[in-house]
Amino acid sequence: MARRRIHPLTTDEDTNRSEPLHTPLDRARIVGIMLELLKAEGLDGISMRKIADSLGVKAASLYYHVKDKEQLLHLLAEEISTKIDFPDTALDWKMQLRLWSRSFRLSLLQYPDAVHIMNSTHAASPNRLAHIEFLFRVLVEAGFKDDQVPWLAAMLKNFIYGFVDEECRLQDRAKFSEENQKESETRFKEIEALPKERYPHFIRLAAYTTSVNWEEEFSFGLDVLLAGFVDKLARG
Amino acid sequence: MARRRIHPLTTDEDTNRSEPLHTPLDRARIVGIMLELLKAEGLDGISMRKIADSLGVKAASLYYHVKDKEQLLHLLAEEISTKIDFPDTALDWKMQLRLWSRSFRLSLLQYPDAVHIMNSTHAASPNRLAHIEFLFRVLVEAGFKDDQVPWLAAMLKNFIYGFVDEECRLQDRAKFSEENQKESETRFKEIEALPKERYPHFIRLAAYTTSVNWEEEFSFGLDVLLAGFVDKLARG
DNA sequence: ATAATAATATAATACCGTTAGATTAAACTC
DNA sequence: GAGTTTAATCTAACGGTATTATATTATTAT
Repeated sequence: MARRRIHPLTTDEDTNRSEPLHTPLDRARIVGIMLELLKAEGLDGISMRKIADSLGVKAASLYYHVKDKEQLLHLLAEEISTKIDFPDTALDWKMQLRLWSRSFRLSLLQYPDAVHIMNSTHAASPNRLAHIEFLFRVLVEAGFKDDQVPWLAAMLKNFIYGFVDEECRLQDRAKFSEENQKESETRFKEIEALPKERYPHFIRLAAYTTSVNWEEEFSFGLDVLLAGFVDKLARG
Repeated sequence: MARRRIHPLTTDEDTNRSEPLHTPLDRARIVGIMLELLKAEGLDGISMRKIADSLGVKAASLYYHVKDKEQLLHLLAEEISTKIDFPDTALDWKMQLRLWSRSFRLSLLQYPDAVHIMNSTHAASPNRLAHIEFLFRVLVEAGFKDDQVPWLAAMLKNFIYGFVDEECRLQDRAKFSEENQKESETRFKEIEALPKERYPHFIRLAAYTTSVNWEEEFSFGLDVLLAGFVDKLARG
């Protein structure tokens, strides 16, 4: 035991002072690293071991600060949700929903697999609740009935999740195809090889899902959904 | 080596005949067991080891019949999709979409985590393509433009996935609350403990998400979405 | 200096998907 | 029928996952 063990976070300069020899971990630092790992490697990059490694620490140490990985993902989802902007409350309800949806989508696009993280965690944290509260308030003030509001809000949320999920998937595929041209050709031939008499519409329309203006399509989908909302508002 | 090794699927009665001593595995049998495991234990019940165990076989043997787990999930998703009914083509396009959506939802509800399995696998298999083809055809014949059809179909699919996902989650929670009353009370107190001045609408409307008529809400959501479709059809 | 507490490390458990290589069962050939 | 070939499964291992109990170190308080 002659060798003096230096704490991973202890720098040599600190060693002889009365200040703390290291800054202990806390949830904020852990979540910060998770966010970096998520951006760099996606959901697979977030394992307890990899998080700990990036913090210069062993995996088990994380359990001193947090109950389990689920709680960590919960905190991560809350952190991601802080990137979403609240629109100006003076605007028309449709405009507020449009701007909110746009900001939501852009936030989700910042981090790979953010959709899955949000969708697989319970939204019971301050900022996420604030966004639900925002949605509910806007819909109530727009004139929807109380028993309709939660379901309309869920529909909007699900539209965004579904859209961004598809957007990420197709963009990933596109990136992969650039690097690996074999894949691209294979996929093309696969569609070519489909029996034309069996899937005529699919083959004809497959082209529209290859090169996409995502902003435009998002706006289109939002229009459709909001038109449905307006119809419900009018017809009760 | 004196001990005669009996093949796992060999029954003693078969031993002295010229027929095959066992029926080898095939993909259909594997997928069949996966479906049973899925129903009984959900997605966590489907591991290569558990599948193999249920077949009286070791995990590595599965790789003789299939490339990897992803392919197995692909086959499982295709199998689940065969439970979805195609509506009568003579019906009104809205009615066809309604009936298809209803059958889709009911099929997904048959198996825990079916939504995740369908949503995480590529729909490039015969029956799943047939359902996409159905959607595209109905929408084209309803009068939508070619470049709109794939996105409208995606919206409908995403609505169903989102709805059923939420339905399963809340039903699981309800089941769990029945068994374990502590949880139920805890959750109630959590909502009670929220600052009323911060989330007034959420607290007031939370009641509408506790006891739900799911059929009714599904129908409501579908109405909203189809109203949006109709609006797009009219306005271009 | 000593005792108490906070924070991290070690080591192990019980899983997971996957692979290489050995082994057995079934079919085929002479 | 004996020998060979092919089909199907097994054994054993690798490297990965989350998590826990326990030991150890580091810091603070007395």
